[in-house]
Amino acid sequence: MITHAPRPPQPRLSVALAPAASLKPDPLTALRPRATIVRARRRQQLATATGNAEAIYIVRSGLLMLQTTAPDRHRQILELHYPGDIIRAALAPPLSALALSASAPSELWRLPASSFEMLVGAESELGLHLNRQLADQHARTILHVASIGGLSGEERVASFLIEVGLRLGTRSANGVSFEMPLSRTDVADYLALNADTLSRIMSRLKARGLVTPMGRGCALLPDWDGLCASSPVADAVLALHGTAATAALAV
Amino acid sequence: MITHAPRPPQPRLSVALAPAASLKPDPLTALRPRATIVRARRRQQLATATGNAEAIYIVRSGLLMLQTTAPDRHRQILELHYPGDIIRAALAPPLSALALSASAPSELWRLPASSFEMLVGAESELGLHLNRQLADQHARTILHVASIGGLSGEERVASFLIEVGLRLGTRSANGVSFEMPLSRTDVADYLALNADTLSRIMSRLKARGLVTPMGRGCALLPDWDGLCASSPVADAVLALHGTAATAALAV
DNA sequence: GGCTATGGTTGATGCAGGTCAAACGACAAT
DNA sequence: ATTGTCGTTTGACCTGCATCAACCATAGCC
Repeated sequence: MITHAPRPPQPRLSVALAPAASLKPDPLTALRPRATIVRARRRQQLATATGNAEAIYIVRSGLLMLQTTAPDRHRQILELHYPGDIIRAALAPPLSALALSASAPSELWRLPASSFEMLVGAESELGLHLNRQLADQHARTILHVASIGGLSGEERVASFLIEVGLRLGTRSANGVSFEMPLSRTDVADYLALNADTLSRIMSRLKARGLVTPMGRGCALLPDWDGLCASSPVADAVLALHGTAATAALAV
Repeated sequence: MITHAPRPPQPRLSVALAPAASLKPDPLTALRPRATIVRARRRQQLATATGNAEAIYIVRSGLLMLQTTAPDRHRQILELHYPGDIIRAALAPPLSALALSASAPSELWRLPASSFEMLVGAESELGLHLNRQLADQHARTILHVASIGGLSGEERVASFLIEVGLRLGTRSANGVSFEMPLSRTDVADYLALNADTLSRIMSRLKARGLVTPMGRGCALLPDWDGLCASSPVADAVLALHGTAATAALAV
């Protein structure tokens, strides 16, 4: 039986949203001098390798999607990358038609794998941080496996709303509100659902009072606890996308 | 568009099965003095944390499964761990009812996270190797997402058979034969299928001449190319579970 | 204003795969 | 041999989601 000793407990009721400022200095600043800043606009695609040299990206702001579109089947979004995440080709399977694209205006740091590995080797502090970061990303991906493989459509959507609420939401008087950077189609492709089905599920959630659309890509989650109750993996989402995760990026 | 420059090309036709011996010395031997050898028999469960100290396992032989069994839903196998793999709680989401268990007699090295991180920091060679290893494991997990989320049942099973053939198979005159360490139920839980459905799919594959049961947990894959043609992700499976992966563990 | 493109909603229908049940085979313990 | 348990197979049935289609809303553009 696996127990998770090191992870701090996450009380479900206190929604820990993205903190405005963090106490610790950002361990990633050591990478800054070697990195090129890359700005991506919505829908822009990025290359993770130019010629022979593998590039490594660090997400500073925005949201990125790793997606596949094999011929004759629908697009799939395999991973979402939030600020603090590390992106490199070696972390993805060698699928044809794999692409990295921005779903919101984003800023990234790009550096060649060689200098990345050099810096990581030199600064043990940085190395530790990156190991933790990668472990976190891996845990998120496994959680995604658990969701897609084991949850119903409605449960998947609920889990996703919790994730987005934690990552991008702001707490207000009547709930958690956020701006949705993904289109309905994107969300459907991420959750391995049909866009039509997603629309139906959203209507059902709306009817149950768990989401309230606030026009043009915005939404409100009026009943956080109800939402958590609708997702069997709410605790894990909370732990992986709550404060601990967002504090990883100390701007 | 992501391109995978560093990964060596994998010609589909030449089935690269687990090599008997490897040329390079095993970079993991540096961990050996600090590690406790753990032997697990079939179905035995392992703990990844004892008290407060997180434990790290390195698989030396056998096969391990990371699984969840939430109440009132079926068990799910989230990851399979082959020799060379690194297992630690931080790499898994904090789901309740997460468990690590052996599906075949296995040998592992266990060491506390602290000494692991110390050794990794000290030996840059080892650090590089472990980064590559973790990247590989992450890529495999993403491939699993792509399979479960995007493939039909039959395609998933075909992909799995390719994976197992590469990992555990031996080439013989009439195909690739292997001993299956997972029960039908395990395979079903790994592929997010029902055991009943899996049985039907296997019958279909049998009828198509892609698998031949050889009694009691053994099987033969008489038509490797046909199998690869039945899986849209065959190339990626080949790249991630072919020689490159198995050579990671140089015994 | 009308025209078109894009994205979201809704309804009708079909199918892959889940569920339930029964039967069977392999093995272990008695 | 006998009983029990567990895993697998097979059949009949059910359902959640995909599919196809039509329709609607918004945005941009001339």
